[in-house]
Amino acid sequence: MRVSELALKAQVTAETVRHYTRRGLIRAQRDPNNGYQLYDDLALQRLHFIRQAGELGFSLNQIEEIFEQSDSGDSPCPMVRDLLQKKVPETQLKIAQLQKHLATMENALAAWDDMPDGTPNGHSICCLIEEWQEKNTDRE
Amino acid sequence: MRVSELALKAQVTAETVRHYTRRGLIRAQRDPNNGYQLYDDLALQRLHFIRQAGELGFSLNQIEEIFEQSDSGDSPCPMVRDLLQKKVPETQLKIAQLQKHLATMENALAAWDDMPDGTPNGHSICCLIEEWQEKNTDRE
DNA sequence: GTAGAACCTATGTGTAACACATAGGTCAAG
DNA sequence: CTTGACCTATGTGTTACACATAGGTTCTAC
Repeated sequence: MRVSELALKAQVTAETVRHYTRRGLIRAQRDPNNGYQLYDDLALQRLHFIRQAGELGFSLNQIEEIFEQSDSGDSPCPMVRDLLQKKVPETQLKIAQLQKHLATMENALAAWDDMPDGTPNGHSICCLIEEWQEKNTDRE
Repeated sequence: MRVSELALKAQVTAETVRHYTRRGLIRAQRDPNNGYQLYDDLALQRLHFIRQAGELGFSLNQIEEIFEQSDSGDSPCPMVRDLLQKKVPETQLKIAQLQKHLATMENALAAWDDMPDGTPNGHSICCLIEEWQEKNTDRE
């Protein structure tokens, strides 16, 4: 199949397919008549894998490494496990930070209902964010 | 104060200070003798604000808009409120996604303990991620 | 049979928020 | 007067694509 067909099957853009092809993450044959890229089902499998891994937070570089391991006959599993083990605490940290920011934003919005809708007073850029600053001067 | 001093006070790199200066987010005077950038306390305040807003998920472009509002004498508060109101659901979505991925990763790692450490079998790129694919073929 | 639509190619540029490298000017201390 | 620490401007690299350009190909309709 050609670029667009593969892209459609994998629910990505044709650009993305070309991008992965250029990076060597998926392989294509050339149609000798017109130079078009031709893909097979393996390419589709790989494309799916790339997307899945990407959703898990792996970079294309890491995915490339996984493929290299796999293509050279070694099991990429131990490597993936290591990567996952590093990624778990990172993800937990991100979640915690986002939750903190979410709480801050919700508090700010709630507090706002009690405030006059900020005519500028000259020494404040934005009451909301600076309010937040005052409450958070002692952390990290 | 000069670049490094400001950077130190704000706990960022000198590059970051220069970057913000180039983008026009903070302002500096030129030392007429040597062309060095000289900053005052307002710059420090702004730098703090930028960092705080950035942590809340605002882009530099948005921060720029906030400053423009503020500098032109209008209160940026209503705008910030609008931005926050849009950002709250986005953040909630991000958190939910991260939690899903986290669960996936933890499940995968747990499941792994029961698996033989993946000698490659030729038709599997990585047992872990593909295992996950099978379980998730029906969503989004 | 040919015009146009829809497809393909390669290359280059833009995005966000800096980090880093280069080449060179400035300044205080020894 | 040299060394080292600071400063300058400019350009490049990062990530994962999206988009634009210029041009070749294939399909379809008239």
